[in-house]
Amino acid sequence: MARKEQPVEGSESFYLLKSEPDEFSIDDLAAAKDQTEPWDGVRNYQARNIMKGMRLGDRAFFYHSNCKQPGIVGICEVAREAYPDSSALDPDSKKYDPKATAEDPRWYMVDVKMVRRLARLVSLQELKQHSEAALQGMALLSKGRLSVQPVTQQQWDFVLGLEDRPPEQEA
DNA sequence: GCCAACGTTGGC
DNA sequence: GCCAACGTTGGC
Repeated sequence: MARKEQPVEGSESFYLLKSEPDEFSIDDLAAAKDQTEPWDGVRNYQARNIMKGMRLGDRAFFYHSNCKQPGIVGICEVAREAYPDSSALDPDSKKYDPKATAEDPRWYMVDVKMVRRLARLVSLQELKQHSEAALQGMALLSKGRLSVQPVTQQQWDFVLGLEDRPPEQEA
């Protein structure tokens, strides 16, 4: 049961964060100061609420969306819990929301820190091959458009297991 | 670039 | 509070 890579077994939760690599990729996170960046720009209430539940040290898959090879490319962790999303308050930001104010920020972000890249891309296509079995109910496969998603421990472990084997052939 | 799925907005 | 119109997401 105890996995030696997890110092606080059982106390952390798992997530999946989507980003368009043209906007912000795993390489950008790796190149950031302290390999840490605010995860700003979330403008969906469901995603925001999930993000508010994130705790320091929780882990998330970094997913590249809307690109040639959509899939999971790395792992990051929560380095700061939810605080007001500054891009919503900045009139010059593309993500500016006139309804957000300092008193009532409406949108939140967390800071995420790079943990590591995956040894290989675990593609959406590959994940889909397990949608009826090990990854049944995974939000990515059923609620495809949500940009911040919960991942169960079982799903988390299974995806990391996929990382260590060659991609399966299509049925 | 197309288009399906889904979220948000706003008139009533 | 319903629902049509509209905007966005994101795979393909």
